[in-house]
Amino acid sequence: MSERISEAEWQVMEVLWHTSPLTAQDVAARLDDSGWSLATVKTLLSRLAAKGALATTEDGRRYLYAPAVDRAAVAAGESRRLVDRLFGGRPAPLVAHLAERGELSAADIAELEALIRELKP
Amino acid sequence: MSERISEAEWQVMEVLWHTSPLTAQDVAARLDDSGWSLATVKTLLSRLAAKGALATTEDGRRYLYAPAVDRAAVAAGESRRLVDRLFGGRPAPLVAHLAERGELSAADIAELEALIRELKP
DNA sequence: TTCTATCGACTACGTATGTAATCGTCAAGC
DNA sequence: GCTTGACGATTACATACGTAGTCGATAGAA
Repeated sequence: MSERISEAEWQVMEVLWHTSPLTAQDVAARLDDSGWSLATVKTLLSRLAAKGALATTEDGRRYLYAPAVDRAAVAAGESRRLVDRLFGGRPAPLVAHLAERGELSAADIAELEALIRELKP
Repeated sequence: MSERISEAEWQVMEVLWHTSPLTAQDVAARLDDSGWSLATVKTLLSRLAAKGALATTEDGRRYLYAPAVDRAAVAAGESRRLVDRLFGGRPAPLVAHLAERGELSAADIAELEALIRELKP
């Protein structure tokens, strides 16, 4: 476990976190807009399986792929890494940065506010 | 511009964002705990200069290195990428993840709260 | 003036990543 | 039965990254 998932691989994982299990064909079909060839998608699936991020079950002559890692856990780990690296572990500066660049919608702010209210007591 | 800065390179940039300009020796000295050889630090400095993240001025036979990119800008870009990739651009889930894993101190929460208060119209 | 320590430049090399082609095998259709 | 199309496995190859050694030039010490 705990192997990193690259950016291209992440897109493949997204498909399978959304719907699984799927065949390589199906995954590729759902990545239509990515511009990747089927071969590329297969390579990414293999690598993800090799690093334990995907589980495979045989279905006749092919595999069905399904996530073997929890999206939330991976996302949390990656978030943690970034916040540590960029902001010394403090998340507020990250939010401040996004805010400064007008990247936060009113809905985002409301969502954060609600979250903070929950966290406070 | 806009070349990515890798994780090892980031550590070098941190030194120079903190104090600059510095010679390669000085940078290496300040990265003492990294375990890198001087040669490694020099390689990282060269790569950073090549990708335009560092500016060099000649000082006799050696260079003085100084950041050529703004830390806040780079951090904002990286944050943006991560939040887009992991959370569809919404920062609240990121904060929620950190919170769930008990990664937020009371001070962090207070800081976020103050920030949100400011952001609200 | 000669030696030496140091500088940046160049080279090295293993692993990761993005992107894909090819190959051997087998199931299904004819 | 034979062919063909689809599988996963293997191989390919350029770029990036982490980590470092070597080399030619030169400034300074002796």
